[in-house]
Amino acid sequence: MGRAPCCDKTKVKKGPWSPEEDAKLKSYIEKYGTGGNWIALPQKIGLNRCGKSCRLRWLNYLRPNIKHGDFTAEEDNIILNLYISIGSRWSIIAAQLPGRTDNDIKNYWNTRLKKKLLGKRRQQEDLNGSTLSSSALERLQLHMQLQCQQQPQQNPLSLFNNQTLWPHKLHPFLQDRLIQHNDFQTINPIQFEDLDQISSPNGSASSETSNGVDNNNDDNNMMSTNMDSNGYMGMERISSFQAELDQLLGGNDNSGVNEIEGISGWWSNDSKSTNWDASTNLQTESALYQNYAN
DNA sequence: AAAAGACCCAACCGCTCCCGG
DNA sequence: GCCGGGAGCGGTTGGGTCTTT
Repeated sequence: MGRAPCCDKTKVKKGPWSPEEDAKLKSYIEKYGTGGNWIALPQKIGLNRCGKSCRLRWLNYLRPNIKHGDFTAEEDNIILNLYISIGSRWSIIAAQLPGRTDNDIKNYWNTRLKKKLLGKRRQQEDLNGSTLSSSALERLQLHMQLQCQQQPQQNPLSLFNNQTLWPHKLHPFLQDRLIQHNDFQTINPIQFEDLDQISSPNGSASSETSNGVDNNNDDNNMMSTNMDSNGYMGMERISSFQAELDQLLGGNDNSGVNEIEGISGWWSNDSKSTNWDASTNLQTESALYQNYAN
């Protein structure tokens, strides 16, 4: 038994908004506000639209100070960093980009930014003759989705300061997520098997059985499968993953194809950024999570 | 010039969250 | 504490526009 719909879908108008409808909605909200009730709003104005549709139209198009048009390199940078940090939380990402809407950013990511990154990756693979099976970006996304599902309460800033745990450089959020997500092979062995091949071509690092199921699915999984006796977790894997991301984002090449300036800063080999608690590197993310937690 | 395919984006849908009664 | 309804969110879709053949 589903819940009652917010309006009678057969009686309200759907599809693109006319200039008249826009004008009605805009002038009413500018005069009286939304009144805290979008569902009742169309009736008050005399619009034959669903309240949700009115809300969307206002937020994504009619609201003042909405920015349309091309995204700047700085905006690309912010979107990318936040996407890698928190995944497809478009409303949170939008909150960091004044004038941009979540819908806008979502569309921009899906239609352009992702392709821009993946396209560059393909270009580099062609040049190198490399045949990596799937993009680090997509794997990273999957990884983050799984992470969020499994440990939604986890503080993403919890581990990145520990350089004993992380002798190599990697963005703290990635490291945090990787080390927490210790059973990633168990969850989706197919998705991650090529990662094994990068760091261990004969596949010996994996404890996977022939049917693709990892038997090391216990609380000590990280220790048993991904850490050696010194407590280091699959660093070959992580560093090759990092290298792949570096390459993807142009951090290690000088070919001039780095379309998005600055994005490689926090995972570059620049000695200036070795201290992960440096506020310069993490100010944005820290502020973000602070805001989000509030 | 026209057809086909690719791209883009506004809008919709269905779900969860949140809050008031 | 429970329930119902509105708000908000993210994924998806439909159709207009642009590009390629």
